[in-house]
Amino acid sequence: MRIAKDRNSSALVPLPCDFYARDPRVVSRDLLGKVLVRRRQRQLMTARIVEVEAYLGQDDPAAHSARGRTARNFVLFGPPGLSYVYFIYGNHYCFNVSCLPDGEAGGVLLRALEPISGIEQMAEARDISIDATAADHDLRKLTSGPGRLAEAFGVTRERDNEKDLTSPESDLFIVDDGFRPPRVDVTPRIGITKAAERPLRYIIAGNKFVSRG
DNA sequence: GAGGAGATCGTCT
DNA sequence: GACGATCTCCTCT
Repeated sequence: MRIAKDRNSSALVPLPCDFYARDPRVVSRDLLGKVLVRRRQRQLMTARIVEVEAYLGQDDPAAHSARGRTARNFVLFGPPGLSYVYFIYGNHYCFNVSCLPDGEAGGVLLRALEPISGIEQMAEARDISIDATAADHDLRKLTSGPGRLAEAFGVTRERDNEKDLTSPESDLFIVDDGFRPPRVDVTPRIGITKAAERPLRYIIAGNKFVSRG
């Protein structure tokens, strides 16, 4: 599959707060096919969301928010539509979006994206050599995995945690370009030990950019 | 292509 | 002090 042509994300209207103020499972499913946008100077990086995981809050043992609010996870308890970025395994950032109304914990982890534009900047950020004509096989290295996509988009806790993804002023947000996934698969989440059996991972069926399976 | 192990450090107990 | 919502490299098949 070739990279999708840039479907005129020119509207560049961030998804509204209401979109995120719902159950993370609903938000997860609806986020599939949406486009993550990073605006830096005049450069634009865009990529389609093809894999996410829902984390449900205090009823979900696998969620960071399971044991209550801490200095790290406070964003999950705040208003919807904020970015929650955390550092893991000593070398990776993971990028989440807070869900549910203010005061209720919940979030969605972005696990894989399909690059659309700004591919050279992503490759540079990932420190790998690649270009817009590269095969899918190579492009997967850019954004197929939570740590990879965070690095490709330059997402760090220092820069992006608690960022309002619903603001038109933001340099990081998510838009709807009209694409609708033909089919969505739901599977258990990856890389967790608690509540590992719950089907809370959502992927665009058949998409080559999902991180596994 | 699949599987295993090391790297590496913030967070929480 | 232990663990973790991961990635990459290396080895084996």
